[in-house]
Amino acid sequence: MYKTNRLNLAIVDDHPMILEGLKSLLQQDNQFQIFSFTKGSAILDFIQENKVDVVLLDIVLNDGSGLDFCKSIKQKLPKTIVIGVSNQAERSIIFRFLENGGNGYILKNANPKEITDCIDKAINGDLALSKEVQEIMLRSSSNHFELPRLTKREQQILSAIADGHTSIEIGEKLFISVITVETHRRNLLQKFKAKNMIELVKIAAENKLI
Amino acid sequence: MYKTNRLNLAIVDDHPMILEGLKSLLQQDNQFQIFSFTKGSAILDFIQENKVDVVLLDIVLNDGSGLDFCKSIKQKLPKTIVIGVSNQAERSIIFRFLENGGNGYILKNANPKEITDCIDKAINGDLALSKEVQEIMLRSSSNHFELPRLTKREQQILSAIADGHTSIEIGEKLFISVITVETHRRNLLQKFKAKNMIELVKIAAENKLI
DNA sequence: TTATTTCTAATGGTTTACCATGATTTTAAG
DNA sequence: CTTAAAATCATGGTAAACCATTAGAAATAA
Repeated sequence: MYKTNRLNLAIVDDHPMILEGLKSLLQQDNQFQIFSFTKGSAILDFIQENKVDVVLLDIVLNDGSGLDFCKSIKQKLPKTIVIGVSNQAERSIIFRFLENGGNGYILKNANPKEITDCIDKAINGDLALSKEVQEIMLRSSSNHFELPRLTKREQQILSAIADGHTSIEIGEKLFISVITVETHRRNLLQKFKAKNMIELVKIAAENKLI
Repeated sequence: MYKTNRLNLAIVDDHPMILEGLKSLLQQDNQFQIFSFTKGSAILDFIQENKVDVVLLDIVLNDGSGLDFCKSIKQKLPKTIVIGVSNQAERSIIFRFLENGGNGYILKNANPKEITDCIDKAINGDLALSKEVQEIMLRSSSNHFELPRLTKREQQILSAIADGHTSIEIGEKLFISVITVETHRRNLLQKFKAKNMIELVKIAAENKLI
C-alpha cells in the first residue's frame, strides 16, 4: 500500500483529549493527512467539498448519533471507510453501526497497536474490529433477540411516548391526527411484542433505541 | 511559579487514547515531566519510591475506583495534587471525589485550555473544576427537586409497574384488590406530580429509585 | 394511649390506551 | 414506471388507566 499521495483521514470526536490522542498516535505514521472535527455536521459539510479516505467516527456526539452520521457519509461517499470509535460496548449498537455501512468498530480502551492495525485492515477492505469488540460479537449471540426496525416516524413517536406524552399531545406536536398516533402506537406494540407502552419503553431503553 | 526542576506529573487512565492525548497536550508546555500509568495500583507503587507533584486520575479504572486511589494517594502524600478526570458527570461522584481529598475534577469532554487552566489552578492551591463540572455543581443544587418518600408498598408497586405489569396483574401478585393497586398508583402520580405512569417511571429511573 | 401514617377497599365517573380492520396518499426502491 | 413500504385517517368497540372522595383497619410513632 505505498502511495505518493497520503490518505486523508478525518477524526470526529467531541472529546478534545481523544482527538488529541488519536492525532498524536496517527501522525507518527505519516501515511495520513489528518483532519479533525468535533461535530458530526462538520464532517458532513467537509465531505461535500473534500475527498476523505478514512473517517474515525465517535458514536456518541453532542449533535447527533454516529450511527446516523455513518449512514449519511456512506450515502454521499460509499467508498469512504468509516470506523466507529466509542466507549459504547453494546452489542446492539455495534450491529446497528455495521448495518449502517460501518467498516469497523474500535472501543476507546483499545491500545495503539490495535487501533493502527484496525485502520490498516479496513483500508485493505476487511472488517476491522478491535479485540474486545470481537469478543462481544461472539459472546451472547444466543440470547440475541432480533430487534424490530423502526421507521423514522415510529422512532419519533416512541421517544415522545417515552417522555411521558399522551397520544393527544403527540398528535398536536407533530401536526397529525390522534388516530394516526394511535395507529403508530399499535404498530410499535406489535413490533416489540409488548403488552403496554411501559413495557415497550423498557425494552427500547434497554436496547438504547431511545 | 518558576522552578529549575520541572514538576512531576502522573497520568493514570486505562484508555490509551486519553493517555496519549493528555501526554501530547501537556508535553507542549515543558513545565512537566510526565509519567503515565494504566492501572491505579501502578501509581500507588510509583509514589512509594518517587516524588509526584500532580496526578491526573481517571475515576473509572479496571483495577478499582479512582475515588479509592485518590484517598490512598492523599494518605501517603497529602501534598500531592490529585485531579479527577472522567466521563462520570454525576454530582454525587464528584462530591465523593472531593471528599476523598481531590483538588479538582475535569470532564473528558473539556477542551485543552480548560485542562491546562485547571492544572495551573490546582497547583496554585485553588479548587480546579472544569466549566461543565461547575455547572453541574450549581445546577442541581438550586433546581434540586425534593424527591418524595415512598412507602414499602408504593416502592413495590412502582417497580412492578416499571416492569410493565398492569394493575390487575399486580393485584394478583401481591394478593390485594385491583382497587387498592389503583389507589397506590394515584398516590404515586400525585407524589411525583406526574401525569401518567410512563412519566413517573422515567423520573424514578432518572433518580435511581428503581 | 392517642395520633399519624400506611394499607386497604369502595363508588362512580372521565379519559386515554389498546384491539381489529380497512383504506388512501406519500415516499422510496427496484 | 411499477411495486412496496410508510404515513395518514377512519369506525367502532373493549380494557385499562386516571380522577375525586370517602373510609375502615392495621401498623407505627409520639
